[in-house]
Amino acid sequence: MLVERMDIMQNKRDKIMDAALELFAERGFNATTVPTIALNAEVGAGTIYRYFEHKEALVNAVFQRCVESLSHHLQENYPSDSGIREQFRHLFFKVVGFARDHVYAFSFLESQSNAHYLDSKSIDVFQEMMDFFYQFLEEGKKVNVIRSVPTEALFAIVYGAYVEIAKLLRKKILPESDQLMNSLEACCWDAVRV
Amino acid sequence: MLVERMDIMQNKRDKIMDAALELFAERGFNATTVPTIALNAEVGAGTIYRYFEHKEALVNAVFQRCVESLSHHLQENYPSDSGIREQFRHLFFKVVGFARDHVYAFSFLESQSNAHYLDSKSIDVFQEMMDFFYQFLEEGKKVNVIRSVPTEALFAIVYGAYVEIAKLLRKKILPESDQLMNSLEACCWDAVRV
Amino acid sequence: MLVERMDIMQNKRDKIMDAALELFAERGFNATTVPTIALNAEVGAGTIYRYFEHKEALVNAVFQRCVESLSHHLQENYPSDSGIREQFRHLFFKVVGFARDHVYAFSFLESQSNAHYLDSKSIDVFQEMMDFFYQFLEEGKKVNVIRSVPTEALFAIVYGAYVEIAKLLRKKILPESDQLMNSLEACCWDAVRV
Amino acid sequence: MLVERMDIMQNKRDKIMDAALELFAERGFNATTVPTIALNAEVGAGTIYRYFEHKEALVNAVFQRCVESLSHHLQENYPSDSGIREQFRHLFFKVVGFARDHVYAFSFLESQSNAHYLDSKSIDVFQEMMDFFYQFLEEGKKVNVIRSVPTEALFAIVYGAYVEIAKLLRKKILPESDQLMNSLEACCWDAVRV
DNA sequence: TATGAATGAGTGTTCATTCAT
DNA sequence: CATGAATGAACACTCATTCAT
Repeated sequence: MLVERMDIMQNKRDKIMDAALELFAERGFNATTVPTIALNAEVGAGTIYRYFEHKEALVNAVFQRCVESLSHHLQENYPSDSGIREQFRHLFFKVVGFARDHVYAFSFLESQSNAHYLDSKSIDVFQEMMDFFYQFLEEGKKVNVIRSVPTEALFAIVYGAYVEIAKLLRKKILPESDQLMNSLEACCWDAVRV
Repeated sequence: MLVERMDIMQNKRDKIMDAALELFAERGFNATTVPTIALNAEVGAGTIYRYFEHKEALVNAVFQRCVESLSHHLQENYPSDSGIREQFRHLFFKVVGFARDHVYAFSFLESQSNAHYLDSKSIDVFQEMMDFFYQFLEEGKKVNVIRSVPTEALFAIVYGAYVEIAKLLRKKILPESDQLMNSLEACCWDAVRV
Repeated sequence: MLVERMDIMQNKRDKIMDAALELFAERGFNATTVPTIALNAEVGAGTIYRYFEHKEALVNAVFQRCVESLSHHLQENYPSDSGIREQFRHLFFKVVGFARDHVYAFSFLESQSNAHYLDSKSIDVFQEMMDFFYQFLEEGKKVNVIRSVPTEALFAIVYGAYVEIAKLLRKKILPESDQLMNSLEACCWDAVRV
Repeated sequence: MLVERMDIMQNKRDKIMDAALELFAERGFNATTVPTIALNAEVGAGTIYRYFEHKEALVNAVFQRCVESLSHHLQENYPSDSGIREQFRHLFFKVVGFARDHVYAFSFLESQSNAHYLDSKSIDVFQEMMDFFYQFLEEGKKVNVIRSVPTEALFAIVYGAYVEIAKLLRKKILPESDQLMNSLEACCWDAVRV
């Protein structure tokens, strides 16, 4: 009974976060009104405030959920024992796959990750995810497989490329064919390999 | 006299757009109020509405001016007679130089180019700029110097990289040293060359 | 069993009224939320509505209980057989004692007795308490011990004085020493005696 | 022209404060909504925020204006050269006259002077007015005309009496006849004189 | 033409009240 | 009978836009 109640509440919390994510991704934080979120979540406006202290708390919760989701995705089946090349391929396809399967989440992440309303928790969580990439790139440099350029710059190049590729896939400007994806992965790899 | 009047008006229009650009770049469209723009432009709030139908018209005018400015910048001293490799280098350094010299303009472009309030004219103007890149990439593919991947994808990869690199330079996370810039340019080139 | 149930209910009703009184006295009617009352009364928010039709009904019930409590206090050990002077002294010390022993009740009474949300029952009950004073004052006038001034005016003077004195005692600006209390009682008496 | 504009603005500011005073006096701070004030002031809701930072700033401005008005009233034609008895009479009639002529102001003062939203300026201004009374009472004690009781207590007694008398006059329960006023003044005086 | 005071629709948020459990 | 999650009307406050000067 208690468990049931908690399930229902978790459910409602999720519905609010899902509705908020979709709207934030499509229109941005400021252009999304709380009543609109409530409407999309099929919930009273006041209900949102039972689950989140304010709109900012909500956007941070949504952001953190997105980052953590992407983070777990990246680490799932991560080929720790393979070489750098194989790991790079893994990361590329995981990012692209995430962007395909979680359209709103990725689109939200890509547009909001510099927003001024992100709290320190959000920034930490995002940094943690980046650290995963950074470590990978540094490891690659150490074994002389990835070129000796500041890690931030290497990350910027591949992350920027990922983001723009994801946009094209989302807009169906590019088909998600295996062949094309392999080519794009090769492009990105060639940008950083020695 | 008429000419003088038009000069004064042009002047005021420019002051408004300059003030708006700075504020939009720093705080975003929604967080920038019209009275604040008026204050920074040293005009009355009502005056803005003599030059722009509404706030959206203003942001679109600002956006288009930024894109056109970047566009002209790219074409300035364009080495039409050199090879693809040299042209690529030119574009890279023009983008990076523009981002350095027009901090607000680039930062505004990079954050607003997906915004909901952009009208078709803005999207067209942006597309035109992209077309310049597209033509270049297609030319490169024709002469077998750039790899045979859909142009949109190639552009996405280098444009995404440029944007992220520019961010790092603006935030002074990376120094703008010749050596580093050359390395980064090489990275981008390696991503697209055959 | 029925009796037990009624006891439990009376208990809950009292707990709600006690919690409400404390909060109303400290923060006022409008600044006190029903959920807060529920929390302090250790009942569910909905439970309050089983005992009181709405918040206004609750505040009126609390008000009436306070007035009745003060009323009974005044009449307790009332020296019916003594003279006017002695009776006046009794009333003064009863009011001051009540203010000391029932801080919340008095403080609530003193701040809410003009409030808009008091219903006719509350006003009647308050009037009844005043009538007790009025009768006393009229008796005093009849025997030529209290000066011949409209009763309402005499009551206004001493009641106003009581209220302000009680405030000072509550705020510990004045000590509740016997000597001082006797002086103050004398002041009040001198205001109305012939 | 500029002067005219300032007059108009002062006018509007006054209209807002007048409307607010009336509503605050009748229903209290919390029960008075900003839209209602705007309606009564015949002004748009947003206009209020051109003149006052928030509702609290407005209530403080209103409070301070009331206190200063009463303060000036008390000191007007103050018989500095007469004796304590005459000065007491002056103060009594000034307070009663003020309460008659500025019904809302006095009624607002009497109900709000302990409110938690008063800022330090308001409290200072109120204290200053009280100091005027305090000095008078202390002077009276020094010359052995007013009884030797803590000044706060003496003030409490006469102030409480004034407040309640003013209420009765406002509600027309008492007529404001010269004879009655003289009697009431005598009551108050008898409460504090030696 | 230029202004900025005025506006009121719209925002985020609160809370008295209801009702399914 | 008791609950507290859910609600939505109402609040304080903001700001794009208008219009008298």
